[in-house]
Amino acid sequence: MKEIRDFRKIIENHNIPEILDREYIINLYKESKYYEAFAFTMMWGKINAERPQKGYKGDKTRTPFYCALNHGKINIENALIASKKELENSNIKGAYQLFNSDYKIPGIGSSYFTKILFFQGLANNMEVMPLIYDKWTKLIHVELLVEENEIDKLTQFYSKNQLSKLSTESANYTEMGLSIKIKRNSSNLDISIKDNFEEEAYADYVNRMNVLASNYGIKVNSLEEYLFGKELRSKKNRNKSNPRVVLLEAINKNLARLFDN
DNA sequence: TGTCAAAATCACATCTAGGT
DNA sequence: ACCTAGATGTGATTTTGACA
Repeated sequence: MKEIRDFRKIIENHNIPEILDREYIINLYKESKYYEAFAFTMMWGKINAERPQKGYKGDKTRTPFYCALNHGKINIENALIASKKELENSNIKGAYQLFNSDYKIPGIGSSYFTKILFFQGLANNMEVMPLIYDKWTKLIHVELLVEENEIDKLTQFYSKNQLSKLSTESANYTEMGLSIKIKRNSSNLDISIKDNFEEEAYADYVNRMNVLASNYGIKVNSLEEYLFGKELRSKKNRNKSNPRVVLLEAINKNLARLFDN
């Protein structure tokens, strides 16, 4: 209860801009307003504040955002301070690992806590820029590993079974004249927890993207933004100039070849 | 055929029960 | 022990369909 009041207080005290843009959030990190930075990062990422976890139908106190805020201001601040410290030592793996162990924030999985790392990287102009690691950027990682012929790493990080399904499963976009097929469920690319390769996979992705961007002489977040592409929700975005579509096509083709579908 | 409203579908991530 | 499918709510978009 007290924890939620802390959140209410910052909402009341902030002149929240109509559009919550990156600059606004980066400044919160620069000013070391960790709790505010966290809350606005989550809102920027459109964290679910309405939908309770499985088994808690109708209970709004079991939504990811509520669970996270309920963890308390101090704990959240400590988590962000700890991850910043790891990043300052260029320890991407360590920063990632924190949020899965000692500084776990309930309701906040890798898709969301990597958003924190991303902003911390931007705010402090880190040497190696951390990136957001979610469903789509994991697909970018998969494709990079395939293209760079790192098949051992690919199957070490990601489940072989799930990879093979990427080119065969359910929904397809044949109406675009494409043969893209991809499973709709977001769990399709959950990283194998076996042997704790999760943070290693993340560090590998971040590193590859940083190297790639540096080779092209562009900023890594620009590269990510480009590769991430436009959402596919809207039909008008489903065309061959959308990088997501290109990505899916490439993955389909490459994984079908690799796994003999 | 055009219009508008109603109904259906989809995108998203986290967590956990249950299967192998 | 490892892995996977499914539940869960909302708002945006798309499809359906009623009617002139």
